[in-house]
Amino acid sequence: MTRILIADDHDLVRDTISAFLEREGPYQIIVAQDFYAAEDLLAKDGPFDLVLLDYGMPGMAGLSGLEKAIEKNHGYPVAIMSGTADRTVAHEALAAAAAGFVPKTMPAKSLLHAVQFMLAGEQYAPVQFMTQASDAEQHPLTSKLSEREMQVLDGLCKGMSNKEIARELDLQEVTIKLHVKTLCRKLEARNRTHAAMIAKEEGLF
Amino acid sequence: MTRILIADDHDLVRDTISAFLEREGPYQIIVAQDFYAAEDLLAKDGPFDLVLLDYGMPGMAGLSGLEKAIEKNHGYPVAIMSGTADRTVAHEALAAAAAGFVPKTMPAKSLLHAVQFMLAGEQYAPVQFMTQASDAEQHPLTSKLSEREMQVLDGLCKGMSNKEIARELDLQEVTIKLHVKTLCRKLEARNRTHAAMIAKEEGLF
DNA sequence: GGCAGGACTATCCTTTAGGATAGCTCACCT
DNA sequence: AGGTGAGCTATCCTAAAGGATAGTCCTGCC
Repeated sequence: MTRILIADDHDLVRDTISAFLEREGPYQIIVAQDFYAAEDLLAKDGPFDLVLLDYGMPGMAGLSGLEKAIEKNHGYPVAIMSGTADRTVAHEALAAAAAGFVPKTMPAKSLLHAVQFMLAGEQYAPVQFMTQASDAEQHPLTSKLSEREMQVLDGLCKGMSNKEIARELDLQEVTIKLHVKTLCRKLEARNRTHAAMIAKEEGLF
Repeated sequence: MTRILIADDHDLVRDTISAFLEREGPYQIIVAQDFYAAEDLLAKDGPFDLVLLDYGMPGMAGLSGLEKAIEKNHGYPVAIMSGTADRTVAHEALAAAAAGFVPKTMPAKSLLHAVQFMLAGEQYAPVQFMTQASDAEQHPLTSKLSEREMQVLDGLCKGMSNKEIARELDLQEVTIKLHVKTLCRKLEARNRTHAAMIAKEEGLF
């Protein structure tokens, strides 16, 4: 029978997922309460047809646990689960040859589909999560900056000089300098270029 | 029975895909040779359980055909196929509520999995295509820049001063200035900040 | 009214960026 | 050997950035 190893330190999550999968498919679910237990099981009973690893569990150490698990599962699919991790982690996991990235916010039915998909040897990623997430990440910075500062930051991102920005906003050049200084402080940037890059990375423009 | 509409102006592609899917699953495949024929079929025999639209076929007009098809299929899944389109198109298609994006370079077995996945109501995207593609898009710029220039550009993107970059690369500050100047010329940037932004937009770092 | 704070301006100064021009070395080519 | 070009350096100069300090105006708040 198809054997799936689920490793998660949250008892509730682990048990509900395993119960659901066992009910819905012809799967034998094996559980582990942390990464160390998962490692033991991989060595003793592996490889499994699919391994689901919680991203934040003890022993995972970021994605290094993923790589270890892939190796110990002899190339059979190993996927990452997470309730908190963001898009970046998901991308890194997939780049590190994870069989998939499964957010815990996903509906149970979709989880089942994802499992079936990964068992078929495909790489799974929740499209909505991967693309939509970029919108939500704007806020943390936007809220810290005044309207003027946003306008100046926009100028920086276009590569404009202080003088040009001043003309555009109908202000004096010195005022722009002041705003740039406060921007650098708020964004923890070392200069205008760095500030623009940070803004870009945060997806502000 | 599950009915799938495939619309593609390449006879060979259309026929091989439909033959393969008909053989592998309990699917009834209906074909159309362009978008207009697909529209007629949607109106006459729709909705279908799944619609596969070629991105470059006559009548598609980019992604506006996708939106029309989604509407005419009453919310049932509509996916985009393409042999040439890049990651950007894929993202836009998925954002426009496509059920999936299917590159024609995909193995037949994976196509089958994707079809099953989309029939289950999930949104499909080929992970490898979506992430790995970013490497290939570096070339247009990367090929224009020397190794040194790339190193300097990397420094710019970290917000470093010329002096700092010079120390890191064990060169003189003036040399960095020169590289920055040529970088600005090659990237058509107005200054270092602009150059860094362009590099970032092109996904170089 | 007085007071505090935010946004803008003014002045002064140092460092950095950016541009121009010239020379130097080394690999490569014919 | 000579020519060519890429990469690096040197010198000189102007513009821009960045930092500090102080002052003005306006607004909201006791």
